[in-house]
Amino acid sequence: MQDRQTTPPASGENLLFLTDDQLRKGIEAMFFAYRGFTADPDRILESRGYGRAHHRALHFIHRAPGTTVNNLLTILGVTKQSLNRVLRSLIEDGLVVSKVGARDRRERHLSLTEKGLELERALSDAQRARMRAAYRAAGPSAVAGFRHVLEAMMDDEQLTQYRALRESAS
Amino acid sequence: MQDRQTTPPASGENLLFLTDDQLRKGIEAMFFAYRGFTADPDRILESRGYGRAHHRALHFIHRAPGTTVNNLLTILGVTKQSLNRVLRSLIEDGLVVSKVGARDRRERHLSLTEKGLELERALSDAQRARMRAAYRAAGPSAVAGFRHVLEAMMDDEQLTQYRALRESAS
DNA sequence: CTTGGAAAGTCAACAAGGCTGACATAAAAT
DNA sequence: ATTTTATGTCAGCCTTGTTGACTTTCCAAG
Repeated sequence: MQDRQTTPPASGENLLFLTDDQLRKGIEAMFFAYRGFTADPDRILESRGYGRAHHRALHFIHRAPGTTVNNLLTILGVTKQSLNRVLRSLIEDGLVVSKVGARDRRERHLSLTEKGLELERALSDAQRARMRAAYRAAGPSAVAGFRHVLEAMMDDEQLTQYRALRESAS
Repeated sequence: MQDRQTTPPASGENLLFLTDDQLRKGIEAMFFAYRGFTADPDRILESRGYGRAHHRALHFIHRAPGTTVNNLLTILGVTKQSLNRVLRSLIEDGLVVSKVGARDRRERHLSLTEKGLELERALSDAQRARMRAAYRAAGPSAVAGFRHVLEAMMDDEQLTQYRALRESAS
């Protein structure tokens, strides 16, 4: 785990992108970029008295309408108590509906109301606008590289979840 | 802000990477990748009773030894009270030293002790290892694209800070 | 020289949103 | 009939954000 500054030209070719300095720049880029990534939705959420946790719930309910609580739990990687607190407020405020399952009546199937769709749309529009601007500025091949590195950065478990979502995409 | 599914071939060339679906995939990739990005340090931190806030402080103090509290505040984008709590515990535990400024005695200049360097090293080794694996898997041109998109995703302010850090690099 | 900000930092108290543990209920599975 | 599963709830803790009030220090205008 320690080839720190002992990483000269390495082999004969271009491995300069693996120097500690390059890696550190990547780490810091992730840190600052993630702030930008969440900045716009955060502003909208704050104005309505919600937080990032609500955004995440809305996003994934929107992505998979009718999903169960357990499903959401797995994707979000939080405890049910934590998720429940968020869901309760969204349901009380009429953004999310919870329907008892038809086949298995222990399950609750979650979906967005008109009002929930509205907020989800506002949030994702803002986030997509920022992403679109970044993509446009960087160009298609940069975008492919971006996605490639991000996928390689995920845990196996996360990658599986990410891929599962991709399949169910529109 | 609304060219949602009304985004056909657009102009004559490849703008498919700007479809809402592609953008959504990018958004979800950021979400899952960030989890992977922080997973390894988080484990180390938890075992020592610290959190992400401590990691961020250690990282940037390491990057700019002798920096002031105010400097750190600007970079981290939190309130001084929030940072202070974290700094206090790091100082009490002997990972960070705070020296009254020579020129301006209102300022505190922060630096890492041997013990602080040790933890910072453990954290950044873990994070770099993950980043190195991702970079290696994706290859140099993907890495360039990755960095390009991340920079385009930052706010101007964040980009300025990020660039300032790059200049002061080794 | 003094006095009145302004700047840097500290302390106290609150909120959001993670967490664990214990427990309740209903439904499904065995 | 019993056990397991899915969900929800209460209580309480921790981290890390917030605001407000306060001290110490510096500097500049009178």
